[in-house]
Amino acid sequence: MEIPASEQELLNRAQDIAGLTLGEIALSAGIKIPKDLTKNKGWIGLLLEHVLGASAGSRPEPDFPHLGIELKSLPINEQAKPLETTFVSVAPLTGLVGVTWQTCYVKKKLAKVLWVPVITPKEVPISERIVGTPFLWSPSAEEEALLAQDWQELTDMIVLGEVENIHGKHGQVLQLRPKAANSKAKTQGFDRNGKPFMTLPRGFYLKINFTQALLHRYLRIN
DNA sequence: AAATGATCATTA
DNA sequence: TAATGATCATTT
Repeated sequence: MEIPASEQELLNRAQDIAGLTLGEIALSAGIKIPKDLTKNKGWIGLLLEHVLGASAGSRPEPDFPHLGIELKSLPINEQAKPLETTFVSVAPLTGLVGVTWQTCYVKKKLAKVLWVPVITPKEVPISERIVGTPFLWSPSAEEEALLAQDWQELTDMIVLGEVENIHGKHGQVLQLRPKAANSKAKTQGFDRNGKPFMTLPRGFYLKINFTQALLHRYLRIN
């Protein structure tokens, strides 16, 4: 699919696939549907990238760099409740001197997001799952304040060498959790004494209450 | 039932 | 190894 030339074109495309099943979308894209997502956890996200014309790849950029827009699929149930947290970015564990909320990756990533809800209950086969109404979001002042607060708390702990004491309960709307191939993966961090050590890579995730509030605000539901 | 920690595929 | 795309599956 061609890269969308404008924000409006991207939105139009996303609206065009709303209401379609993943089976219909995959068929017209010529993409094979996996039986389950166990070994294809990112499949829905990649399918949406493909049909919306995102530039594929693993570069640390928005999916639509020229538009400054990040694409996120959002698994929801029939009641429009998000079923999973939303990965935002890998958490840097080093090089944090001088980084502030204003300059951090999380803020950049979340500056403008095209959310595409997908109704994804476990009991419904992948091919029959339906794409919901997409919406383009930028954080409100309130949302940004919450994100900034959590980001600061988590980053402070990282800087103080407390990474390994951080768990999913920290943060009201943003959490820090493992983001790795497995529990043996390692990346460099700093301990309490400021000495380098190897630890599990982590990522920032949006908690379900936060994405649920976005759905409410934009789609006026529940 | 919800939430946390663990894990899977691919690319570079 | 680290970035992208996330969901799985065990624990609470």
